[in-house]
Amino acid sequence: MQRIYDTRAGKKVDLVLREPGKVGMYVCGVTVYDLCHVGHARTLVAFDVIVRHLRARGLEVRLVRNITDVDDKIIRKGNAEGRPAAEVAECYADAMSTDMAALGIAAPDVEPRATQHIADMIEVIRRLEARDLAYPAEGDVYYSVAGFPSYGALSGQSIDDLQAGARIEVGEHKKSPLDFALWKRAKPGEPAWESPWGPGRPGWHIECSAMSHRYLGDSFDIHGGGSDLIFPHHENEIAQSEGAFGSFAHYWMHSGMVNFGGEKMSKSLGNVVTIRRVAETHDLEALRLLLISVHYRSPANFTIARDGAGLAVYPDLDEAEARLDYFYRTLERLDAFLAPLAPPPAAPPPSDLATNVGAAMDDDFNSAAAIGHLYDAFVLANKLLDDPKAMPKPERQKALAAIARDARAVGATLGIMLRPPAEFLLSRRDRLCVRRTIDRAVVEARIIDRTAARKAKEFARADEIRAELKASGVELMDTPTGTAWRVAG
RNA sequence: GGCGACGUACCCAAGUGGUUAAGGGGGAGGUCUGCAAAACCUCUAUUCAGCGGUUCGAAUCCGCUCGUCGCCUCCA
Repeated sequence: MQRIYDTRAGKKVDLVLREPGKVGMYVCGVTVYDLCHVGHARTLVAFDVIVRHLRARGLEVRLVRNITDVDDKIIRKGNAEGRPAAEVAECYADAMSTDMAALGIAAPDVEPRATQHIADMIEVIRRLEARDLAYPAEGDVYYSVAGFPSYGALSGQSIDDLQAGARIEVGEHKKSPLDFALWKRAKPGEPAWESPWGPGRPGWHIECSAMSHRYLGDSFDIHGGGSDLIFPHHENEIAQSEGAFGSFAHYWMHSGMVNFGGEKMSKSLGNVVTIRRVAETHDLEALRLLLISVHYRSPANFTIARDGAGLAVYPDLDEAEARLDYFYRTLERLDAFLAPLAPPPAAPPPSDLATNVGAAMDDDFNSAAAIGHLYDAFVLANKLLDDPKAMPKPERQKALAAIARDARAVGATLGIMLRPPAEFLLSRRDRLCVRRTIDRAVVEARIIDRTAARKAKEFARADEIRAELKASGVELMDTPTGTAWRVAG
């Protein structure tokens, strides 16, 4: 049984689907007014892993993830850059798709854009109006929170609590401070659409109610997003959707924020690291590993330090990449061992790895625990690989084959270890060479010199070369098949 | 001020009522090696912010104190 933490219930509950075997899921995507940062990556990776696990369990998941392509910040950016808001949105939507693909995030089944569903939003607002949950005011349309008594249930606040701190901004025409805009009247220089209330554009929250309804129906199983969306965004979605259609999401899942220097990483705080910035110096798979090494609901750290030259460096990412290196090296060893052997007559039974990771992921998608189990399996694999006499030959082969198979299955669920090991390993080495200004040809030449010295038993000279390369960051590994080298992580 | 989390070793981080408190990093020894690296082995929290309480039994439940963070305004 799959357990999931439901924000509204405030605890882990059994996932009971509306239709057995099928999951309808809506995840709030991004507002495309700038490049995506590590915080976006966190949320989207978290839900990617959740979807991957549900699918691995045989469930048919329909994932809808929206793109908000009309909003104040997009408009402001367009004005600042002297180009239409739609062009700004298009540009960053493309960038987002590229970055998500680079992070190995599976594309959603449906990726609706707000501006393509204006008619659906108008329809939802009309329904709300018909039920006295919406009222027009000077070309705007507001949601009347007073008509929705359970407002605040998701975030655990009462209408009274909320009322205390709420305010009406200048230029708004709300009847009550908690009311929020469903439709905003057109202002000069802003994109606008025709509506029964005159030209204007949608409020932020209405698009998710309209698009989730269009693609998932009156109700669906899971609604997800970053925890910063709980209030007011998701609270407002509930008010809109339940108000208009009577029902909505059955389970609410929220991923934790990424902290940097003890503060949330966000565009408004100006402390963002974009995904592209990370990709300049690291393998994005390392970012993925770093993000899933923490439970999805907990805050994740992303440490930024300065090197001697004052350039930003990311120690947590370095470590994650080194760990990924270990995973891939172990896989490479497993492959090398298993490749020449005839496959076992019968498929080996699931390893402890498969069992333990399955249990961890069934328990509210505990990817951090799953990674712990991955280490256990890889330590065992290396031990068996190192010691041919560890167990009888057929058993040893079976155990290693099971780990290799199950590790890749775990990788498929977590979205890591999906490449041929050599591809990762060599690309990482090349990247580290660039970072440390190491010339591969020089290294290769010195290795040839050293091999000659070793053949001649001139060990002092051989050690001199080893030390010289070591000083530049290159580590030599003498193996039965020759000398390999790596760059110290 | 309101609401909600969190505080586990030098660092990161699982565990949320019951065998020896996962795992990783770092550190200290060791096996292997001409020397190394890698890999592997051993050690590194009688204890889970503090203080009370419930219980046969708590890191896990309750209360208080201290500390940190998030939301309450755009936010993944």
